[in-house]
Amino acid sequence: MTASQEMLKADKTTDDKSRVRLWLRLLRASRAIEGELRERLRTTYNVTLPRFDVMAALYREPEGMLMSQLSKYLMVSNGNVTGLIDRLTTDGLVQRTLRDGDRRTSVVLLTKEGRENFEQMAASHREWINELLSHFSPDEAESLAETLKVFASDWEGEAR
Amino acid sequence: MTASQEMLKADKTTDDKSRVRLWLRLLRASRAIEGELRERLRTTYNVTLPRFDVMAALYREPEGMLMSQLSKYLMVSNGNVTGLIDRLTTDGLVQRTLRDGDRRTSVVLLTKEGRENFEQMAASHREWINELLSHFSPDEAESLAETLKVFASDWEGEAR
DNA sequence: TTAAATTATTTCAAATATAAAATATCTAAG
DNA sequence: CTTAGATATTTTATATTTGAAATAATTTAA
Repeated sequence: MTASQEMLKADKTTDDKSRVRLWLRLLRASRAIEGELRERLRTTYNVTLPRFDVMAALYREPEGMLMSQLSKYLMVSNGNVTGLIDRLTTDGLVQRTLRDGDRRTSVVLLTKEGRENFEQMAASHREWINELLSHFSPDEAESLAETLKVFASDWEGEAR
Repeated sequence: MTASQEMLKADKTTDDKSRVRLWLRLLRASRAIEGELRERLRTTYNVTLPRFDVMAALYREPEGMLMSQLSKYLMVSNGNVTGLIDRLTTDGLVQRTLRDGDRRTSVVLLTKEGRENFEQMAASHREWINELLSHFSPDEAESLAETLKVFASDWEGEAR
C-alpha cells in the first residue's frame, strides 16, 4: 500500500466516525421528537401523526394536491397515500375532486371541516415544537435549519 | 393588551417560525437519508431497515439485550420488537436465551450467522452514510453531532 | 404467607408502510 | 386512427408500527 493510499484510508476512517455519529444523532433526535408529537396528537386530538402530516401538506395548498405530489412531498409510497386519503375521506376531512384535463388524476383537498380541524391542531403543534426545541435559541434554530437545508435539494433532487 | 403582553406575543411568534422550520428540516433530512438507506439495504442485501436497526443494536451488545432494552433503545413499541425478533429468529439471525433469575425476561442476541451477516452490511452502511453526508466536513459533522446531542438526554430522559 | 401492585413480554386489532403488479388514461409516432 | 410507451393511481401481499389488553412472573406490603 502506498503512502497516499494509507493517507486516504486514514482520512476515510476519520470521516466515518464523525458522519456516522452525526447520522445516529440526527435519527435519534427526529425519532424522539416525532414520538413525542405523535403521543400528544393522539392524546389531545385523537389523531395519528401520518394523518396530521397529510392534513398539514394539504393545508399549505388550498388548490389541492395530486396523490403523486403528496407522496413525493411526504416521502412515502403511493400506496400509502391512497390508504391515508381513503380513511380521511371516510371521516369527511378530505375530498377528492375530478380534474378537467386528465382523468387519471384527482385533486385532493381539505374539506371545510378538515381545514377547521387542522387549524386547531396546528396551533398546539407549533407550541409543542417550541417547547420541545426550547433548548435552541431562535438564532441557533435559524442557523441549524440553514445547515440542514442542503438535504432538501442536494443529492435528494437527482436521486428521487 | 398590555405592552408586556404585546412583547411576549411578538417574541413567541418569532420563536415559532425558526423552531418549526428547524423541526421540518430535521424531519426532511432524516426521512431522506432513511429512505435512501432503506432502498440500498433492500436492493443490496435484501434486508429491511427495521431488521438492520435491530441487528445493529444487538451487535453493539455481545452479551445480548432484553426486549425492553431494545424497545427503548430503538424508540419503538414493545409489540413491534416482538414481531421483529420473531422473524429474525425464524431466519436464524437472532436467538432468545433464558435468564437465570427472571423468567419473565429473555436475552436476545445475534447468532454467529447474524453477526457475520451484519458485519457485511455494516461496512456498506458506513460507506453510504459517508457518501450521503459528504456535504459535511468531519469537523462540521462533529460539531453538528454535538449540537444534537441534547436530545439523547435533555427532555427525553424524564419524559420516557 | 398472601393479595396487590409492578414489571416484562406477548397478543391483538387497526393503521401505516413498502414494493410490485394491475388498471386506467394519456401521449405520441407512424 | 392505432398502438406502443409513459404516467397516475389503485390494488395486492407482506411487513412494520402503535397502543391497549392479556399473560406471566416478580416484588412488595400487610
